[in-house]
Amino acid sequence: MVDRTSGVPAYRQIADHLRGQIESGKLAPGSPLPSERELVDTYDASRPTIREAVKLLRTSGLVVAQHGRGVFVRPPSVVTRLARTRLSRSARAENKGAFMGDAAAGDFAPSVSVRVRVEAADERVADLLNVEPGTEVVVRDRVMRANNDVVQLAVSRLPRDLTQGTPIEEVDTGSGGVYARLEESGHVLDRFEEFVSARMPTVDEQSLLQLPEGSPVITVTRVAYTADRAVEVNDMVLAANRYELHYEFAAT
Amino acid sequence: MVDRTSGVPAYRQIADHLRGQIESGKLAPGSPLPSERELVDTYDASRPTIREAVKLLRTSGLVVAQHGRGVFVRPPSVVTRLARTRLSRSARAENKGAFMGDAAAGDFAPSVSVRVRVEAADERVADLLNVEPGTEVVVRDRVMRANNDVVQLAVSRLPRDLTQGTPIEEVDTGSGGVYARLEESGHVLDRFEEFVSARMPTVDEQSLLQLPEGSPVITVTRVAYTADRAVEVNDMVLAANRYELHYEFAAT
DNA sequence: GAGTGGTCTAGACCACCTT
DNA sequence: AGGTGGTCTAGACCACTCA
Repeated sequence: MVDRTSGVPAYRQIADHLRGQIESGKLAPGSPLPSERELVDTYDASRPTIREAVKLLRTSGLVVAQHGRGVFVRPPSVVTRLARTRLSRSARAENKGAFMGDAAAGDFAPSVSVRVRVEAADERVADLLNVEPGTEVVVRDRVMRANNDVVQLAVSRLPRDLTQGTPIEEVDTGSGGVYARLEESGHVLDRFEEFVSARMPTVDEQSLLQLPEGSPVITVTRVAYTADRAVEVNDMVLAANRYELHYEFAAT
Repeated sequence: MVDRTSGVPAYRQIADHLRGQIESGKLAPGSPLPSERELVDTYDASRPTIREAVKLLRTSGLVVAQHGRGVFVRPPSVVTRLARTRLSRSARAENKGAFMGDAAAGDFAPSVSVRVRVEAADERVADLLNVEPGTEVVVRDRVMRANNDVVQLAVSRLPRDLTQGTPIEEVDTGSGGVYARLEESGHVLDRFEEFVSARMPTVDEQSLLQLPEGSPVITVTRVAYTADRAVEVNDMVLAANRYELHYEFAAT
């Protein structure tokens, strides 16, 4: 089963063989791999070697281990597409926020946990909002869930002079979310900027988003502007295996 | 050094401790970690345990191992920002293509290798281009380098009826690149769509892009449209640690 | 209680890099 | 030659899950 003369490490050959079985469908999504002890027999390798092979499959996100139960072929993840139209006024009309609108478009049961606090703007936030460092900002720290799985983290920061006395400083901002409340108080949104990149998750993000080891996150920093000024910085972290962002723009 | 009664696995405690030293700057970027044998002594653990700790840091991208040399703290990377304005007609006027425009904006020495071939559209490409599967498409396979480092891979596909007899089927498309040639032959671009996600690189991508272990890539699929039809599908792969995408759009 | 994955040990040999 | 990381073995005990 394993060619010891090829120069390719045994754990790699075993991982490749298992990967082949998964990709060919011999091991169906959701089904368990043979137990590590069984694999020790079939490949005639030690258990650490088998574990290293399985670990490779785990870090590449192909399988998920469950302590005491087994190692299972990960079902392909559903990709949610985020289009910028989610930020349109019409989309706000019916929903509490952009995320709830996404949920209405897909078909998952959404829920959001929010914590609100006030802090001083650090250098980066101050720069993006074009205020002095140290200016008071309202921070809305959100955890978004779809069918009880955490799929998105978001931290919004708004200069406090815009939010004082509005529901933006409350946990529940009401229908249409933060953007609707801003526009009601006269701060009509003019445009958005988004900065998109990707990186490996922190340890906290990995456990919160239930990411397999070695699975990256997409980072989006959105800055909302009125005609006059920047009014919000929103730092979002998305599980890359579950999201695709969609942008559309005219050729000029 | 390691608390065996805390319930936290030793390899995790060791990894956390090393991570702390890196983040606090005690282990500077580019400097080597103590060798695995030294770590065995300092933490009083077996070598496999030490290796597991180091592996955790590697898969999270904090350090890079070099066989025979040591394990090194990964230096932070320089970020290039890609804005959609790079696709404007005015930006095309002076440059050979979008990538050369980016280079002019930053200050790196750019070079591009191109291979051109003709193939039949697969299902996905046919769907995006709104043609029948099997339709002949011109494929432009590009490797972009900045200061001799490969930083971006791109594969463009265009229906062949648009390109026959034009420099688009040549390696050198001339000033302004593919988009300029399309517009010259009457196919005036109307809008672009971009689909952005991220994933771990394939083995080939990892070696081509010289990615450290555990470093993700950003994927961008851009579809270019005239008023009538889709004219190009461009699949790009970018090193996530070197790129940030910038989008801007009006609130509506 | 039996089976599963999770952690850990104390070695061994190899391939690679530097001096 | 001597140090580095890469691979591998043959065990051991623990924590978790399920019948």
